[in-house]
Amino acid sequence: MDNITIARVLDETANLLEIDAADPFRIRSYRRAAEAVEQQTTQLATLIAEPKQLLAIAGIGKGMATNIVDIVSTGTMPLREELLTKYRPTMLELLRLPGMGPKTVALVWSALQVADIDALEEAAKAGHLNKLPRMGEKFTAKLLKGIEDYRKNSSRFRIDQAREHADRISMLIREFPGIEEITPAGSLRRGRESVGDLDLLVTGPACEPDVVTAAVEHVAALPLIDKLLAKGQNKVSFTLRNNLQVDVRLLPRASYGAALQYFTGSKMHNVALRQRAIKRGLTLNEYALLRVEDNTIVAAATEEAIYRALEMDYIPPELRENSGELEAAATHALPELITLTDIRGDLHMHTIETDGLNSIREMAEAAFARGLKYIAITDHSKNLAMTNGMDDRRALEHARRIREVDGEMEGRIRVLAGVEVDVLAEGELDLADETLAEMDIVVASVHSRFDQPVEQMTERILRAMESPHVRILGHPTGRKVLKRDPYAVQMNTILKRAAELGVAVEHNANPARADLSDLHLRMAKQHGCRIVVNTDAHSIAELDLMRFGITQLRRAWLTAADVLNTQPTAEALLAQLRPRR
DNA sequence: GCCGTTTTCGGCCCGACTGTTTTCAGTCG
Repeated sequence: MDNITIARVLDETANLLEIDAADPFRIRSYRRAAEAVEQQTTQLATLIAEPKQLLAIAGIGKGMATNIVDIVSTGTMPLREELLTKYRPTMLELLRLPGMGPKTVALVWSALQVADIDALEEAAKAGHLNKLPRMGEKFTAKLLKGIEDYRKNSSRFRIDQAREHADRISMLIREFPGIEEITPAGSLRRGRESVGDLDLLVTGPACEPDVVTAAVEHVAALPLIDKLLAKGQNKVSFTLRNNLQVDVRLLPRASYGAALQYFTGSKMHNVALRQRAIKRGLTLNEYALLRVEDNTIVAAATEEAIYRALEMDYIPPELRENSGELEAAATHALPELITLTDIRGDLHMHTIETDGLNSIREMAEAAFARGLKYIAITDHSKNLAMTNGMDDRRALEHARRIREVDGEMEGRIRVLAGVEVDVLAEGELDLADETLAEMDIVVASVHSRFDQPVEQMTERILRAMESPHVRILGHPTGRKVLKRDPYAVQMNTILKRAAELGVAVEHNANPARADLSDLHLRMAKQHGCRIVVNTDAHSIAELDLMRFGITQLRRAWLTAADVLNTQPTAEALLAQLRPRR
């Protein structure tokens, strides 16, 4: 059983406890434990023989350790089973509907025996809900709408798509005079791979309290709004036609830092931060950090000032998950996180030779314009017929042309010859050893991966890495961000072997193909893997996706020293890779 | 249920918005 599953059982139990109106602090313990379990890089299932090790995890105490052991060995835990005799498992789904919290779910259950969405919809349409306290016409209408939306689309959005929407909306808001700054907050600012909704913080003279109404009206009238959800003093919430929810907050300059801190989250980070404030006789809210005794403002305009006043170094948004960053910031132990400008090369990209849109020369010029010192052209091999993959003869000819272009670039940028070789069903590669021996960079990638059980897929990857020509393991998991990760349990095995063999593990910077999560990246670092971040660009424009890759590296606490393609030159990089034989 | 630079008991983050509230509970982030 993987950690995600354990975490889900704990979180479900928390939800059931909430419906049961249990002690809120006990509920929080279960939530905190679920989060902690999800962030572990070791599989807890392997630790149940040694429950003492579980106690080392912050947020896991004696009781929770017992729960985890129970979950791993039986798939559930006594408390959860007990609660499920009182309530129905389908009630957990009701919590996902807007306006339906634990109290309301408990109420419709006790009053109407409603336990699932279909029954709730029926009750709402029949007018039964209106007889219950605090549930009038408006509530029912909103609920029915919510049910409809939930059935239509309850998914999250990929970071690059969310970023695009954020940019578009920001442009429209900026047209209003007196708007100076717009910053996306929330999980987009923290660089999560997917975001549930968009938080935009806006400031400038037009956002001062006495005049903000006009700016609020401007936002509430944006042409791209599909449904206006709420409009308050300084807040507007709406959805776009694709169902993405957007919350815009207009805030005075003086408290912008406090607001940015507050709305960036994460929730757990903020809770821990406020506890720290209280210990120092301070209180933190979205307007300011205040001294409790006389309500004087200690810091408010910038995030830096707030963290400083709490005796901490500034914490980059990507680290704000309450997973050790507060302690590190307090002891000046935060790592110097990698930045986009640290990246000197990109070792995986395609051209018109196979399924790319640009020529070798165009890719080289574009990479040069982006400040890169070296790239590798790695077109597909023959097994990927749909991409017009190259056979041995073409691959060698292509390598020759790549070296020609390398010469034409006259040292402005190094262009390395490579290939993205396909890993076949038994783990063998689809090009000859003699061909691969001619390449500077061989990226071995498993495509078509879901026709085998995970264990066999892992074997296949391990076999492929044994080839002495393979220098980079390309998109190792093939995981789709918005779907589940089938390799959760296998990744440690793969990464460990890669580290032993000196094969670099690729993090694919393209969010559409991103396959290593920040958790995987942390695992890779722990195992001592060589890590590279590549765009796998199929066009010039896709070279810009590197910034999303960097964000994930930062979330994994990686520094420039942890990543190979920060090496200043192609030669320095090649010397760090597994030697060619 | 967890936890300790006010420690092994007694705390545990903060505020806005909504609906139907004649003073506030519930939800949300």
